[in-house]
Amino acid sequence: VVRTRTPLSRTRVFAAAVAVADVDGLAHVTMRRVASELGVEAMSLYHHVANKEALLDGLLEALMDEVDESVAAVEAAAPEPDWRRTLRRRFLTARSAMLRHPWAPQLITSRTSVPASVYGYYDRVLGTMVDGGLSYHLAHRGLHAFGSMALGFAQELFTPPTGEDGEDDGQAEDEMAAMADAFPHLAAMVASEVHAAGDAVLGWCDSQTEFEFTLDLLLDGLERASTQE
Amino acid sequence: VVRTRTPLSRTRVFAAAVAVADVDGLAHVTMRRVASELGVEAMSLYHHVANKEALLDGLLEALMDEVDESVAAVEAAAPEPDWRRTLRRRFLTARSAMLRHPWAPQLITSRTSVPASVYGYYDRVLGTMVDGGLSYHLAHRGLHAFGSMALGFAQELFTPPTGEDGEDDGQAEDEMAAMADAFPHLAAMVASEVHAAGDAVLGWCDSQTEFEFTLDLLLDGLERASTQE
DNA sequence: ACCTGAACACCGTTCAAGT
DNA sequence: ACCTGAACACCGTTCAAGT
Repeated sequence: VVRTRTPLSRTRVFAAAVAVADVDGLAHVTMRRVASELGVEAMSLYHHVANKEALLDGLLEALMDEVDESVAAVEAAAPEPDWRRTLRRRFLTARSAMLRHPWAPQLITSRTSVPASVYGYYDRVLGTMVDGGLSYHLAHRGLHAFGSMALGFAQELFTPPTGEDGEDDGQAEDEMAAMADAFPHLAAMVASEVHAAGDAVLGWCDSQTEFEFTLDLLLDGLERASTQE
Repeated sequence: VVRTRTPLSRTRVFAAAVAVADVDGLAHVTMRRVASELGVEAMSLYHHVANKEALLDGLLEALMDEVDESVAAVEAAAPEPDWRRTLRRRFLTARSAMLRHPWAPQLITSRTSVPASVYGYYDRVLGTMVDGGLSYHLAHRGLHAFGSMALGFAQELFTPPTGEDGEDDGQAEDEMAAMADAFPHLAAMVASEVHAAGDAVLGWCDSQTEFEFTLDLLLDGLERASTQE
């Protein structure tokens, strides 16, 4: 068997971690699994990362590198006229990177401390607001208000049933009826939204649209607060 | 040794899980640990919960019971005049329950599916908005916009250093200088906020105040969108 | 210097066996 | 019906040993 003799390195370790997370999810990112991906024993990793915490920090750092790169490319291509449009585009760019790595929100919210790259990102968000004329005080509140939206994801607590799993027997209707009983307002809302969407049952709840709506609510609110200061 | 002969039950299991989480954190909520808390072997739990997923669902359900109880008590005591004030008070009440259980955000965001109690809570939030005159469409957007704030927590991605760990030697200043170099806007913001707070170095960043600010931004934005419909 | 094998103290879970 | 002991296939991590 021809073994690649490329020596291990931090970058190779983190790249392997990203690959495992992309394919099998965050739960499968274990020392043993990442090592086996590199054709090596788990214990070898400890020569390059201190422990599993450090592995996850590196995973997040690799993700942030990707986000920063996307953002830099978009912002180099064309300027935006004001801080609101600049941030809006930046957050949506970050979002597109996050959507490529569905494990990202889970990873970020599970971390107790966060690598420097995340601080760097928020530092630049803050800089954009201050350069746009917001006071440090209001920009500080803006940072908190954006929260994870600055990185492109909302903390949705539940994903409403899409109805796209093809259970064709009576099961689905029974469930629906029980659901309508227990959660009358949610049921009425779904009915109303589906009707408005003109029988486009799929996609009655478009998370991209909802994300942008919430983001604009926050951006407009901050702008308003700033002119009232 | 006198052993309590109280038989195991789902409620006793979930109560034990809450106790372990409160004392030692979510990571210590394991089948073996919860069992030992009840003076029983891990395998006995499987007669009452299907698996660990079900244990965590029950843990969340116990939490939601507490939230619902707090909310019901507050709302029975005095009505609020409009949907905004009703939701504002409800979310802040939920927040006070969540603050008693610091593991709550972590648990909720880590769950892939969510027990019925959470749907029930959001159903009532939706009902309050619709009763207050919002369209289903706008109320739907409101649900998404609130996200975890409806349950009383924001998804903060990083907690700025509070400066309350008492390292008294040069270490702290060195770190501060390196920090100011790498994150100039954040450093300037902290300096500005600390100055404005009148040397009240602690508490320059009050998460309760920030939470309420963001919440009002969302409530006001929805109200505005509703009058423009 | 870098990698490894064996070991330790943990997990969740299954299964046959006890009462 | 309810609880258990032993076992299995996993974890992260340590440590002495290999090259």
